[in-house]
Amino acid sequence: MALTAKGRATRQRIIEGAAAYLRSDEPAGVTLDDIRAITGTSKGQIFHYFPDGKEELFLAVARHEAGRVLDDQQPHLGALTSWAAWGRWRDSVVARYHAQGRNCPLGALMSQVGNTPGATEVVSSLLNRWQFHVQEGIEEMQEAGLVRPGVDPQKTAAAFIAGIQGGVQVLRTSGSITHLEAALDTLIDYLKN
Amino acid sequence: MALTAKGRATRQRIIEGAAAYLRSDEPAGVTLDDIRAITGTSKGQIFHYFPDGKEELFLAVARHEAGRVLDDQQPHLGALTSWAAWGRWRDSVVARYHAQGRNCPLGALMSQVGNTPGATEVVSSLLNRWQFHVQEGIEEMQEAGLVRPGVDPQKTAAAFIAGIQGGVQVLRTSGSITHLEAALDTLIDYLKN
DNA sequence: ACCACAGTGGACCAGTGAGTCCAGAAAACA
DNA sequence: TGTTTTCTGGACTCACTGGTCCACTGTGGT
Repeated sequence: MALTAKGRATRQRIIEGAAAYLRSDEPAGVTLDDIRAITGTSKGQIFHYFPDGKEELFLAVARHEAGRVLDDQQPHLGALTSWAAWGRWRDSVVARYHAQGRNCPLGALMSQVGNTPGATEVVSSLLNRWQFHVQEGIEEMQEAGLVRPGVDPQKTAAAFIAGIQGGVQVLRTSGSITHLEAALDTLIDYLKN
Repeated sequence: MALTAKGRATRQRIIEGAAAYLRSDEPAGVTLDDIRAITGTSKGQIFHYFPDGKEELFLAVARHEAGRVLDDQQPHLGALTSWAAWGRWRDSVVARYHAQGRNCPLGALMSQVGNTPGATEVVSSLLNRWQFHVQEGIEEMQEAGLVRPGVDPQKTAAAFIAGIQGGVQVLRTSGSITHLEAALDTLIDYLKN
């Protein structure tokens, strides 16, 4: 499929329009027709740019959103080299999900597209990169003598990822952000002790 | 709606059949017709026992499954009064979800029924009870002098819930149970330190 | 025995949503 | 300018699914 400049623009418009839609208001089911209406496109265009239909489109949107997740945590996530930096990172995560509220674009995508290999790959890749940043942060803190050597960086980073994911999930279902805060605060406290 | 013994049995058969179906194999979308076929019932019966249709039925199944979640952790969850008890509880949680694998009946239900008030109520109620048991365990350990007084029982219990939820979610998408283990181990370690 | 009501089966309906198809407009390119 | 390819619009098909309806059967009470 050779794309001209116009074609690329349209394709991008579809992805970003769909992403914005998911971010603003997460209906139970997102249909191709919703996306078509919102992005001002036609059925023909959607299937022209995403020949495999819904799954391919949703996966593209998911990749787009996955990129944002880590970007929104920068530059803090990439430089967890002091307790102050950890605090700023913690705040940025809380702020991000507080702003997002109950609408979780990635979550919505996942529940639509199901457990296809492509979908799990997108999420796994995101979680891996995320965890790796945290792990690096812990290791740097250890090297600086700010975290005791007994802490297992990889395992603790995994606990962070789990805590954040669970906190976000509780936020999605109950609307309360306290669990996310509790998870982050408790684990940072664990590092400090 | 007055139910005879036969009626009650049929209703229960529908709920348990649906629950078993979700537990054994979690398809992307569960239809009423699937449930009808599996439970050997007819459309008429389903709407006779669940006049509000799909949502009412799924909510009933969700409540049924939510009950199992805590039951499966007993008696450990109810008596977190020693480090050995905490270890047994940790193992029972890991074993339960390891056995369940990627199929999360409650998760499947939630992604189908969406964010209706009834659905959030079922999950919130489950999470609250769960968290309360953990909080009680922490408080008892503090009273026994086994956990330092500086630990905030409520907040730490919330972190446990978040960590478990996130660990299960990672298990669902990636198939790996390490995050769940990491979350539990790290938080228990936090209590011990 | 009778009757009222619960239980059961399944045909049927209507809305919906993914995906197809093709005709025509707009670019790219020679 | 002509032609080939990409882009766009929208009508249409087709399958599926939740839900309705109603006739028929079983059962418990009097």
